[in-house]
Amino acid sequence: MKFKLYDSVKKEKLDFTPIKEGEVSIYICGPTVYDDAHLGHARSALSFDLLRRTLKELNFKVTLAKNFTDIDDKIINKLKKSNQTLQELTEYYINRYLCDMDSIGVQRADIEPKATEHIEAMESMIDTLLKSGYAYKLDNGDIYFDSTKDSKYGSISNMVIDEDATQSRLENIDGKKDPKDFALWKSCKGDEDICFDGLMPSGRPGWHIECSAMIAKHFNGDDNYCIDIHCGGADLLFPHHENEAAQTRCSLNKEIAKYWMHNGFVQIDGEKMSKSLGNSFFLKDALKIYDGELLRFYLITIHYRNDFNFNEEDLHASKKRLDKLYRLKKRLYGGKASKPNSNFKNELLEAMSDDLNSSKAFAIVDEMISNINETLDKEPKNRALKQEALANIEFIGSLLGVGCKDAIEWFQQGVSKEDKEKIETLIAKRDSAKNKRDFELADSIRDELKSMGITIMDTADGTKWEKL
RNA sequence: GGCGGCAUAGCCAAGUGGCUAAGGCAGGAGCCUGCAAAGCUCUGAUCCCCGGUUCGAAUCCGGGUGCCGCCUCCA
Repeated sequence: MKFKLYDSVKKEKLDFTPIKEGEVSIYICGPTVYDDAHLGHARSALSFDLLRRTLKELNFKVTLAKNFTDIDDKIINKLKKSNQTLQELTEYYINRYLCDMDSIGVQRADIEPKATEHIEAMESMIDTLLKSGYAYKLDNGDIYFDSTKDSKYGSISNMVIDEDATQSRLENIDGKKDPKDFALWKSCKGDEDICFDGLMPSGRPGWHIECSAMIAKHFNGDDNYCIDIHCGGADLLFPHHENEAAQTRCSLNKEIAKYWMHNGFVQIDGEKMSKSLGNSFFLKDALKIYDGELLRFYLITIHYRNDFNFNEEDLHASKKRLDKLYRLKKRLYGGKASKPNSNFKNELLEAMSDDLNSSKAFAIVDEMISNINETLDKEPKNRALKQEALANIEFIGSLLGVGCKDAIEWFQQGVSKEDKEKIETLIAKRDSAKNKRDFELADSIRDELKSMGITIMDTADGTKWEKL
């Protein structure tokens, strides 16, 4: 099966051909760790988690790196307001990030490089650029990349910047030769700055150079490319990825990545997520209210390239949709999985192999659920089908990362042990009333349960309950 | 000012030239049930507007309108 992806630089869907047969190298631009992860981080992580899972299912040997930017202006600003060291602060947020991503089923990266651990690699890259004339030093010691020396500058974002640039908001610092030029190295600006001493004058790296240097250090690629796929949020295309590509091209004489993938943005109730608007939604806050797997499901039911409008109403619709998968799983409770239906498996994998068409994949899942339920209504004892259905659900779990939890517990989340006992007692009471055909009492007990947020269902295996 | 994206039923959302325009939520009808719930069945749109290309377009091209993003740190 061919994997197809939409290359956001070439702007077309392409057949994926890896640099090395059967292997894939992926680099994702990870977070700057100065605060907790928000829903946008979640969406980006989930998009490329699906990429990784799909490629693995297609039998590629996947090596995935996701960096942490642990030195930057925002971190330094935050540090000034706290009494933590740089390492304490960034390690705290790195752990928070990893925990939050664990909660939504994002598999850990194979390599998690930190900027501060790659200062030498960055310095050596900058040194190469300086020596070959692609970079220059300002009077204050800052080192800038000379974008005019790179004839391919602009080829990634297709961004042509007017020489006049009257409307451009590119920062124009005295001494910069061209508005497009960007900082490779920032010289030490005083006691409150965080500085590194090495090959370069005391100072710290610019943002863009870290990705180029970390990719160069961890991946070999071939003569033309460093890695197969470079991923990140849509906002990174320019200037971040343009600049990364330029640095790599000019220092290593090859392109940084063969393919580029960018995920769409998350909005909340139709508005851009931002702290100034007061609607910034941290993943940790969402996790206090909603189950992590539900958030995952909700965030991946829409194609990764589209913008995503996060809102409670759609989230509840998603909950009901995911419930259907768990109801089937509950119906199959206690059975053993055999092998997934090969048609189902192929269709699902094919959908995901088509530029991660998760919307289509879930439509296939829904149809599978309906089909199994329909057959099971007619043939409740079809054991082979039940075992196959369980295997289907396991496959969904490994490819899409949902439906992995215990089906009984799924519907009883947030119910305390005492309440569970109380519910069981009430159900027993109702059963005996029902047996005596005292439906008035039975119904009043059902109402009582409903007021506790519990719904019940009479089945062939007795009365079952769920939290509403 | 420059670059780019999007517009499909009440809502969410696939579809990128051709069988009856996927799927979900909500709604309606039915089967099942003591009644419910769950499950199942049936039920809805000609695809923002105008023009063009084509035997044939939601899908391609041109022109509108509207929304959004990037060009400053940003997933």
